[in-house]
Amino acid sequence: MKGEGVLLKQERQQKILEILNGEQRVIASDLSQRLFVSEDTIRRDLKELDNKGLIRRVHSGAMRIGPPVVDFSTRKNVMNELKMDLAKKALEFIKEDMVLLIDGGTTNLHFVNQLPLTLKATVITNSPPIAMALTNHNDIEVIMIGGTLFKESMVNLGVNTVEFLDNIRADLYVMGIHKIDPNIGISVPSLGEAEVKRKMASVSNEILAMVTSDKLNTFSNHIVTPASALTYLITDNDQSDILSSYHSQQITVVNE
Amino acid sequence: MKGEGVLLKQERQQKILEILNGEQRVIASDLSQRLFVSEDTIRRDLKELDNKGLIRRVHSGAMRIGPPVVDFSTRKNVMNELKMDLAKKALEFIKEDMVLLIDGGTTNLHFVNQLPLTLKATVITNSPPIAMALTNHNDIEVIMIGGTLFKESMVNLGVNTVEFLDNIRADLYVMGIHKIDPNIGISVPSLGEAEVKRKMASVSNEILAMVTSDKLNTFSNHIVTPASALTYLITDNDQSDILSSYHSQQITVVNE
DNA sequence: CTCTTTTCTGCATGTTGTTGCCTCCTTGTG
DNA sequence: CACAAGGAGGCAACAACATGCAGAAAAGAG
Repeated sequence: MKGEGVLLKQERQQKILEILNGEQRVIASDLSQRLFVSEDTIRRDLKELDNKGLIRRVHSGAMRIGPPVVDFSTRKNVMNELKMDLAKKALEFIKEDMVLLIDGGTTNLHFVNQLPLTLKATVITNSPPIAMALTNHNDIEVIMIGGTLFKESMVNLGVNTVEFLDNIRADLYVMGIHKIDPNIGISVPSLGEAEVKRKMASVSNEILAMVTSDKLNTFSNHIVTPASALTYLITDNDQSDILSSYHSQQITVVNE
Repeated sequence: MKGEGVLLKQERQQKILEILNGEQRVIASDLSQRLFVSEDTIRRDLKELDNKGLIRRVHSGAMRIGPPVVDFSTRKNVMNELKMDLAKKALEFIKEDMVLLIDGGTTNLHFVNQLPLTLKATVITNSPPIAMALTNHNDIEVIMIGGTLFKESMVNLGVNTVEFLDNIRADLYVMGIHKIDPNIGISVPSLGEAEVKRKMASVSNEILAMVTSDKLNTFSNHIVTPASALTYLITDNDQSDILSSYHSQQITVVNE
């Protein structure tokens, strides 16, 4: 067990990015206290992150570059804590040297933030925020799939994206879920997303999805796959009647 | 240490712009009270914003200019201010409906932040931060080029990146410069970056580079192109002997 | 595991940026 | 024209910053 409160440089910078993702601006002296290092060190961190283009340095602190990736305005604490928990549970299915395919979504972002900094793996993603969140994971090779940026979900879509996937084979696809219903299947509100997700599903050995209970048994316009395509379903829902309808489709259901 | 309710300078100026968007006209003494700083500071803020052309200074306050625009503006250390100035000068070469190819680098990031929110254009980039920075530009279509993420510079590189460029034709390549020398050419510290930049140069009609004077007449290990490949060179350097060596290569040099 | 090499951190130094106050100048208004 | 209000510039105090250095910690080699 490591010392309490002491963070490695990578961890610290990761933490700064996470904080900035939620807080719009940070103040150096503030971070110094929260992360238990001197202001000099914080300044050095901020400088590095600025050089990489991950944050924008300003006098006395730093500001976020774009809009928040996660909608923190309304359901900040409740939902985020929940998603964090789901992400933690998903970790048990991640093994060394895996090739992970990860698409967009706030839950997935929480997930990559939970990945150990020492994990050795390959991550393939079409989501810029996901890629940027992995900058400090030195042993994770990040491969970005290009395409037309769909700003609403911050993922790359289109023919180029699908074509690229033709030459890919992944061990595990960590799928972001908008809506899911045991009978209707997994669905999304846009056609482009559906196409890419379907393709991603087809090039992966296993599929994992983290789903908060408000998304269980809901559906949208464009069907991606039947629910049975999933290998693992991580959720906080505990109503056995709902869960059994997934479990009966050979999906490994994990809840609390 | 900064207190809780205290606003950073950037935030304060941002706030002024917001207020001005809603109110058409502001009074300095009024802002002083609302933002909890002295009138002198407000006057300095208004002066800065006026210099940037974001507001119009009038006696006892300021007025709004044109349509409401939110600005990501930052005034910080010398370098940032410099890069911002370069970016502004580069704007004159950007025209409606252009297809822009933009790679990584802090200066380029400043550049895209300066682009008007109303600009209609296509931006093709291999840099996740650049893509993220354009989220609010509703009339800019962003196309991301995939590849292996080179975390040091936050750009996608590799065979996939180069291959993608085979099918692209851009009006203007906004090239991030590490080092440039009139005789040796444009150079970068890594092979992968050199390959991609070279390819980008070859698929673009014109090439624009913003270069702070500390990078002029320096070189690194991997040559991208001769300096003469540039169409426009924007710099803050004003030594005519240095600039003439670029100018004599048919490069349009912009300084001042 | 131990030893070496490299990276990281905090402190001390000097530099720059920011703000409020002050004085003197400018401008608008009656 | 006179006069009050606003503004420019200088100054001082303080906060934030950059840099070099030595000790500490992490990573790598054997």
